Amino acid sequence: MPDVRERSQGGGPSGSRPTVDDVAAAAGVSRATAARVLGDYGRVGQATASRVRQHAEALGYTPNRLAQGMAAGRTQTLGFVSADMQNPFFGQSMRGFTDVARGQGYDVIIANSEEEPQLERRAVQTLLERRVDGMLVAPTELRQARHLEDAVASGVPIVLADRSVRGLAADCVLIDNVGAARDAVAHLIERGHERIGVATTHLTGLDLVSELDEAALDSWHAPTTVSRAVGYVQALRAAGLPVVPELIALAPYRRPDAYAAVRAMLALPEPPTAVLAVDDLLTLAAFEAVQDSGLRFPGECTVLGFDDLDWTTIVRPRLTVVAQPAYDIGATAARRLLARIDGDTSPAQTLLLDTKLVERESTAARRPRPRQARATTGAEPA
Amino acid sequence: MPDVRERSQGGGPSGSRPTVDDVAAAAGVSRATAARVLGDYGRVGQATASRVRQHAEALGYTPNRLAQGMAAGRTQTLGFVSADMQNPFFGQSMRGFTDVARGQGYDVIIANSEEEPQLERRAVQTLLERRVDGMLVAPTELRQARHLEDAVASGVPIVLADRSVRGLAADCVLIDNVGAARDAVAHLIERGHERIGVATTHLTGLDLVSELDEAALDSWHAPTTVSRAVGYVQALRAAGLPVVPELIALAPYRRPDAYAAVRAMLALPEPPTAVLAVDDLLTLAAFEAVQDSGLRFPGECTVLGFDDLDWTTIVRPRLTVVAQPAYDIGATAARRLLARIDGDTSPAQTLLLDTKLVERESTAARRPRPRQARATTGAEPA
DNA sequence: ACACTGTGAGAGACCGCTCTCTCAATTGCC
DNA sequence: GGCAATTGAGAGAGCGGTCTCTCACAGTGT
Repeated sequence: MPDVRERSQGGGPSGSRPTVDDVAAAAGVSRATAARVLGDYGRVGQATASRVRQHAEALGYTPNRLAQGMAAGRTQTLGFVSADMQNPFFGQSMRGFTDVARGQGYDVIIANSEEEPQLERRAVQTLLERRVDGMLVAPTELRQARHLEDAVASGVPIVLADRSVRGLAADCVLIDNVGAARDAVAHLIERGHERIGVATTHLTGLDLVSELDEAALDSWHAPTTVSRAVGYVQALRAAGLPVVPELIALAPYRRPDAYAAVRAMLALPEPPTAVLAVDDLLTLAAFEAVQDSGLRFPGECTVLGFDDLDWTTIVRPRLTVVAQPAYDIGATAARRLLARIDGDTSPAQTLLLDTKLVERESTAARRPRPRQARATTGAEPA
Repeated sequence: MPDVRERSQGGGPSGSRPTVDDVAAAAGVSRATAARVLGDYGRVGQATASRVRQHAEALGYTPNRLAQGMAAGRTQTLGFVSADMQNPFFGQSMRGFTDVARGQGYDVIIANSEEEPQLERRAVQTLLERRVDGMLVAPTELRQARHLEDAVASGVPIVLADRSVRGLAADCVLIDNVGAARDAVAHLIERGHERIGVATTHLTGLDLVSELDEAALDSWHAPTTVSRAVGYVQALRAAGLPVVPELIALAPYRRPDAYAAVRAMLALPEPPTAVLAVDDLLTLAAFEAVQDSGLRFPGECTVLGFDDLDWTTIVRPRLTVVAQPAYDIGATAARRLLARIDGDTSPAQTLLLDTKLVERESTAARRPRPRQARATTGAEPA
């Protein structure tokens, strides 16, 4: 029977934690045997095993994951690189990811890139140095990513989330951004809206409406806000409505800028009767802009947002939003990663998750006829 | 001159990354020398150093942090255990923490406890196994925490954040919750409010107002919502105002419950003219409740919240809130930790950071006299 | 009685680094 | 010019595990 407080006795200085050797010595077995018991591998007799365990307990043995990782060649650790952990979307994805990972005995190291390619590269590099068994990346650069290609080439499983990188042979989990925005706009059109604005972000080199078509060709590898703007255009076209450049509020991705852009749009002689905001920050800005514009909300102008955040239900009218399965994106990505780690060598696959249009008061009422008569805007196509 | 694409040549299978030995062999030096260059320690000649670096580059050498950690005895890693990474407060703290850590060459492993003692213990254990050089913990159990005591005893620097554990010899960084709430209520009283409600959470075993006094004695080791409730009581007493049990909305920590509790309070024959909500979730609930109550907002009843979140400025009137220096809490905690790691052995210290009352429209106007006459409630003390 | 199999446990080779020791070579100084 | 001091580089011992090999020892079948 081992002493209950063996730890205060022999061994090393109080600073150094007991090792397998210490436990082995205390239990009177070889290091190999103690390691087998503690590491839960190999064959060990019942009696010996429980004796080792008792002594380990008494000594306060804590396995050293570094050593385990070194020796075993795997670390039971996954990496998670996202743009911004403060963003609720990533917060939820992270949650889904860690839940699944932890369920399989994996820990997660989190790093964020702040949407900076530089930081993303450092984060990925660091995770590689830590020898994670796989990692999720919400990539910042979508057209090329040498660091990710190198990582994939080196054999570390990688799964992309939320965004996809062109030509990268890695699994990818995201939503159909184009489709989600298209459906949202279709919903507005159904409600009688014909003059619909959109709040999106500046697209580098793609600022003009005409170029959205080009973006459409490659919309999976475009920032989510751009893909969604593409969906907006497609929905209008499908309904035979004109795409009006003034109704596209383009601004740098900051709340004041987005606010100003929407305010400007609402000050047009003929303002939109609804605004689609393509992500949470833009929804915040658009909501505030409409509220401050003097237009009756939702009577004269309403908002349809992205991301189902807390505050969208405390405002009146409650906001209709496109809800993303953030948690599921993380969870699915984790499952994909674990499958790869387990040896799945099938070709890289892209998983599209469904969004949900959460209908609330802001779009509940059918729109009245436009307040002012307008020249016919092109004959509707058959 | 080393070949630019040395990596495709000899060495190991493509899966195994090159090691110092590989680099050393390529550069024609001993392992020790290559390690010195790559690990940036010891003395090495200029020429040799750059030759090694060239070959390392060409081979695509990636240091193995596990091995480094093993050999060096420190991992250049800090741990961060918080209740809920989705909460903006922790998100910001985390940001402050990682910014400071990264600045000193440390990476951060994040774990969250979901406010579950069980999970917290696991998280701490895991970080210990990973041999972090120090960790921040936002503790869940405030009265006792064996696992933290053990960790402290084993010599790993620990810093508590946001909450303090009674009797634990560890540095602690938090705000003066009692004072912050007291000041907030004082601000309301200054504005002419005399009937002030508070939305807080169920206190296990401390549900009665009279017992808040007891909590006050130990308020640093109480949940933040409780400490703030104590501050509320103190402010009322200091102003000679009665503490009315019906004006203390106590509910489980969930939005619907908090909402219901505040609604009930507002339905009293004589409802409060202002409600202090002691954290972000409660602020959300209180705001919604007041808005739905039928009382004019802020004319008849207003809200003063905690935590300066995005949405508090999009609602009208904009909300006056107590802003916490969340980022600074994380940053300060990280600095404290790094100091300890550097050998600071001074006694454990508790750092109190300042909160800021952000005055906005919701409390801008001076209150009109109460709508209905009321019996004098006790003579004011001199 | 003898080789045959299965099982428990020890030996020892790594894993990829850091760091101390040691030693040869270069430099400085009187 | 001889000797100590400085500098560059190699050897080798860990760090704390995993895992393969090997071997002693029972329990079988013939």
